[in-house]
Amino acid sequence: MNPPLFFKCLADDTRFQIIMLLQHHKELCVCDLIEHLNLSQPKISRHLALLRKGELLIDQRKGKWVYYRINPDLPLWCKNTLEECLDSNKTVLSSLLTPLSTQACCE
Amino acid sequence: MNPPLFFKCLADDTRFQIIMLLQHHKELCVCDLIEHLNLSQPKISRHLALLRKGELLIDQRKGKWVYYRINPDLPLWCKNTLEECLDSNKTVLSSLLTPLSTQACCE
DNA sequence: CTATCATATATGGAAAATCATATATGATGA
DNA sequence: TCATCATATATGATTTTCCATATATGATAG
Repeated sequence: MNPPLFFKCLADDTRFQIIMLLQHHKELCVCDLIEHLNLSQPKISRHLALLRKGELLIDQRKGKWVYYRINPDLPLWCKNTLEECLDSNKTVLSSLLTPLSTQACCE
Repeated sequence: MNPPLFFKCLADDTRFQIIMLLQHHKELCVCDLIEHLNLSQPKISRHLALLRKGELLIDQRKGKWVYYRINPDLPLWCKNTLEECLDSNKTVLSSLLTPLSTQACCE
């Protein structure tokens, strides 16, 4: 994993929020992300493609929905960076959780 | 410290190399960086300005030379991220050290 | 002391490259 | 068919880079 490339994936608000959400929820489908972040589907899809290409995320289709997770094969230093960052910036995450933590957009 | 902004500072090869060098050497002047990285002076100066603006670096003039250091007041999670990253990517650093580890460009 | 020069560094402006977003379209599964 | 998700294209915004020039300091000459 090339460090500047890894950091570039985290250097955008939308992508950083996606990562924080997936760090907390372990797994979310695209429509979950759309609702949590309140952004357009193509916009999120583009950022997901970038994170996939950077190998920060992996995707898995389950029927109609595509689920994303943090790549479990990330180098340890990357995982540690994400965890350290999440622990120290919980306010970012909590502002994303409030709107619809109770309901899912799909089941 | 806003995480995406912090990561953006590290999301460029030149800036990442500058940070790795300063993480290792503690303090370097601009001409040291020019020689280590073998890049033009205005290019390095521009990236240094960006890192200063992002508060990753602080500068200190000593006579004719300007010395840069990692900002000692960075939040802990930022310092830890830098350290973790340096420890796990020593090959990046060592490729920058070989050319002129013995001589300084200024005294 | 003052003028001049050399060196180190920063910055303005412009061109080139990269990135983010929106719109439209395509593909896949139910 | 409809719903979900991805991708292609166009466009505007931002970033990076280079060149030229400006500023700051130190040294030297007069």
